[in-house]
Amino acid sequence: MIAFGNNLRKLRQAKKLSMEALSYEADIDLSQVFRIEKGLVNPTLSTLHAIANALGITLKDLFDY
Amino acid sequence: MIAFGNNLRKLRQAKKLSMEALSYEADIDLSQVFRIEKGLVNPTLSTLHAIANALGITLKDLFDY
DNA sequence: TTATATTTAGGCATATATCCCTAAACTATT
DNA sequence: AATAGTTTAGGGATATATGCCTAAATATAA
Repeated sequence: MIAFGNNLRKLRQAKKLSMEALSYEADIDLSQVFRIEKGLVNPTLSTLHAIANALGITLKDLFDY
Repeated sequence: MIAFGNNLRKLRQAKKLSMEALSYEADIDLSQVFRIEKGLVNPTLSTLHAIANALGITLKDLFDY
């Protein structure tokens, strides 16, 4: 989970998005984006899907790390 | 979620595994495997990870559909 | 420094993922 | 047909993901 969070942060920053911008695009709460990147929670598939969409990538690429 | 479930079923059957065998290998309850394949639930990352491991594939490949 | 933006943190409430159980329905196999 | 294996179904209990909130800490900009 922490590995995924680290990768997500990298992807997000590569797109020059703030957590808030990502949370808005993905329609996910900012606090949740933070928790996911920190590996504090165990996100659900729907959340992962929303994040991938917001980043403009596929779920497959979200896990390409 | 239903698309993922359909893909999972395909992958599981390709490995000649019963739901019970997969549930045992992944240490996930059989009822949960059923629900995931049917798209009745929104699985968590840890569950997805366990399933991928049990199938002998990466998370990335679990979403290659 | 001062102000602005971003990240980090945590509490509370609600929804639901997961486990554990039983049992029925369906599908081979003999 | 009868037996065994597999899938489908649902109920109850528990843990936790998520949303919403406030606020502090850190980073960036002016």
